[in-house]
Amino acid sequence: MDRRPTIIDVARKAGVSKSTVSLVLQNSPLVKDETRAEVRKVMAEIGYVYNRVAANMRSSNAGLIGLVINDLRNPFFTEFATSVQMTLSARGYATVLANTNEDPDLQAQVVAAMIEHGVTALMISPTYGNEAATFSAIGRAGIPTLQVLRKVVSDGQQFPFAAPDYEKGGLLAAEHLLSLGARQIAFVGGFEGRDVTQKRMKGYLSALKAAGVAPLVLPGRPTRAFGREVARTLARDYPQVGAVICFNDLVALGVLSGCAEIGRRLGPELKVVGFDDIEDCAQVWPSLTSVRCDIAGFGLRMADILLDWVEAGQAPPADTTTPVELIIRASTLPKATA
Amino acid sequence: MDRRPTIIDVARKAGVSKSTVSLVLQNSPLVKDETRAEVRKVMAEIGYVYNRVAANMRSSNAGLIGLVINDLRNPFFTEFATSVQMTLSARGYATVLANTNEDPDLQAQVVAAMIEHGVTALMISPTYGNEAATFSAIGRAGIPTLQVLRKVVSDGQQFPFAAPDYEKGGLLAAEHLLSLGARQIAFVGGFEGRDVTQKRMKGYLSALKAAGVAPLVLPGRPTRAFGREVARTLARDYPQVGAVICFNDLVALGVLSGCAEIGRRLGPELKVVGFDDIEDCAQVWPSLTSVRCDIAGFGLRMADILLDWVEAGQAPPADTTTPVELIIRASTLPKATA
DNA sequence: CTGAAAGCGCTTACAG
DNA sequence: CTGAAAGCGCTTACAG
Repeated sequence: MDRRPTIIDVARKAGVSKSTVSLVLQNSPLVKDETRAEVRKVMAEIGYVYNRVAANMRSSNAGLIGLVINDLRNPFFTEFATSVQMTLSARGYATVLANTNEDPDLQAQVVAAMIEHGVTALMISPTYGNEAATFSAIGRAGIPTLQVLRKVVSDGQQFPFAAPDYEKGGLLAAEHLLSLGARQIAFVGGFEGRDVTQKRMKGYLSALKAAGVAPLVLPGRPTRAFGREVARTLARDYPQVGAVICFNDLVALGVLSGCAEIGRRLGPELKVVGFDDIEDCAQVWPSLTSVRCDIAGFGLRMADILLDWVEAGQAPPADTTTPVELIIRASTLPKATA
Repeated sequence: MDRRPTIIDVARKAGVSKSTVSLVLQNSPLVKDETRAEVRKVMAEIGYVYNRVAANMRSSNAGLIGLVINDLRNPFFTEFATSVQMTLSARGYATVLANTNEDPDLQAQVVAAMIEHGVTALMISPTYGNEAATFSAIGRAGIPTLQVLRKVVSDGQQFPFAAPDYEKGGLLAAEHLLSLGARQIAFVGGFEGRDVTQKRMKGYLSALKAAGVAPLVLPGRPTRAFGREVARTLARDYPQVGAVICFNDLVALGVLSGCAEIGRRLGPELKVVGFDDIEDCAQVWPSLTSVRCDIAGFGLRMADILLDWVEAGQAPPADTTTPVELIIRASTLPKATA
């Protein structure tokens, strides 16, 4: 395979100047239709492929968006990232993706690499810790950047933020359980002090306060494994607790497994609510009540917001909150089973 | 924010020529240490960031790898893609990722976009159907491309292929069930006629043949939903079937849910084996016996193979098969529960 | 409607 | 060890 043909090869073969070829490439109305047709024909013949990189050197807007995700293996983030990528693709942009695995150093490194690669804009679901390393580099490069899902930098002017309404979700979940007559309701999972945990817990706490019942918080990793552990802990140390709101669906799915393991019946003995409503919630048995964040719709919307920013130069608001709703399934039905 | 500084700005400020700055950037030993130090200092001062895109125009090897995945939301592929991306990143390459959602047209489109973006190489877990549209474009562009997980183009010279040893996995699963005394063993899920299904089923069929027992194949979607359905079908229409090998873990997890739903006990009544060994297998209860493909290790290895190809110009063998092993858990233990 | 020239930010021989 | 010049494949004014 020899070198790829360039517009000069096309121009020579078509008997026009390379400027004309370039105009054809850009679908400029300046070019006569016959000329355009001839040029396109030659391109097809010699197998010309557009070199977008060279084009962007002159004009900027590389058509490349950087997407940085703190934990891509978590199905919640997978769903989000996939939705963003596919929306960007549909609008003609390619996505450079990196998983940071909750490692601030790795995050700073991949962001620097993306900047070197000339990404037009960045969307980042950041990790906690050493925010400066990542965000000051972005600031210096002056690249439009949207924080999503977790707010780690408070300057919403420079780094607009968007997330589902976590607090409302916590509230809906707690009110649902209260309406079922539960009085001892625990909040389990999530690391204390972190943005997402605080918001989700805040809704829970305010609902309990309004109902005049005492909260019980058992923080922990946002994983299935922690959910399993906490199912045992609840049965052993807090048998009076009749309902739990989980930090996310993974914890909730772990609680379901744990209850199955120790033979505790879901519904009558323990009502469980998850958070995020990932696909598994509807598929497990008993199915899991969860706070739907419509993460696919959220991803789509974020991609649109970012591209509108890039294309129209209009920065989004400093804070965007998208609606959530409670999806009620078997895990909180009075007569569910296990 | 004004335009980003270039090597010319650095050169001017440091009082050297831009060639010297370029050599510093490349860590060339030609540059005197003092000069190098001075240049680096200036870079830091004025916030210079390397423009890799411009550099690559002259030299090629953009440091960008295209990764194309047929179904990124499936945790098996998520794990794979994440492992590949992180390995590439550790070796200094950025990853352009696209999900094709099993759509051949979309696949052809995203591959064309990646080629325009000047990717150095491609790794593709392809979708079935209209292979020509995708692979002839890659062929014309002359980009090193590795087919992984599914073989859809037979020319292993041009498009080397690699996957775990699916056939061996099917064999191990069937032999395990036979050794437990099962005689009626079904293979459920997976679309007939497709590469992966055929290989997994082949191992199953040969083990059954050797044992002199008749096979039963119930093809279907590779999803949890299908697994749930088939659990009902088995209980209703094939009560004598005491064991199933599932096309993948999603189907198997669906079977577990379905059995829980209809109160069928895992182990004594029905033994279940999954395939791939995704993370969930160890977390569900009862835990799921599965054929471990070590997909994270596989992804790491594929990234290395691809980069060795790119960097050393040494194409990998036409066919690479990586080892699998059976991980035995509760779902096939005689005294498991449900 | 089309052509000639300059330039995007680098790297690469080639001199010195 | 360092500088001046050409070139990577395009786009963009500017003429004509």
